[in-house]
Amino acid sequence: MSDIKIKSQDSPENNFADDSNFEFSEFLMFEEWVDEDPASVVSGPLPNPLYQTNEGDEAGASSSHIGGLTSRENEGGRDKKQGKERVAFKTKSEVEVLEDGFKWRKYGKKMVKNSPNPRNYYRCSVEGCPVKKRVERDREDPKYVITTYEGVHNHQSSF
DNA sequence: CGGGTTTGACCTGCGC
DNA sequence: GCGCAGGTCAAACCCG
Repeated sequence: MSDIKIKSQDSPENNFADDSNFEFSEFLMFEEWVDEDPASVVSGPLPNPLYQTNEGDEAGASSSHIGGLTSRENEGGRDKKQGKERVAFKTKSEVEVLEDGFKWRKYGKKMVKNSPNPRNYYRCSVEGCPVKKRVERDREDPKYVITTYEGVHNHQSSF
């Protein structure tokens, strides 16, 4: 586990750790909606229609949770969904734990059937933070990590 | 000493 | 109703 602390890579993607306001343009962003009607999911010709590539206005709201640290706009304002927000990021990095300014505590690991790689479950160390993070490596590209954030931070970042 | 990580077991939901 | 997959918790261990 000590080999994943390689941050001195030549990859420019790792520079975001130094910048609290890193750009998402370096990564592929996916917004997942599970609250969608199951009928639409079945009618979807795609194998996994849950993942929809979208970088519209929602992207701005999502960034406030991860790197923005300023969640002035709570998702509760939207009558569409008041539960928890689920955002999936596909990042090209050798490191699983991305420094987004929050302290994460690993609370579980699970081996998924669809992937030979294990899935890690993280949770915000700050009390009162319902935010959960799910980190999984890409099945075909181990160089890619899929980080799924769930929930909104109730506090400011450690930075 | 404290916090965080690890691994296995247990629980829940969904599918068949 | 049972089985499978995913998700969560808890006790123990390790590191700082």
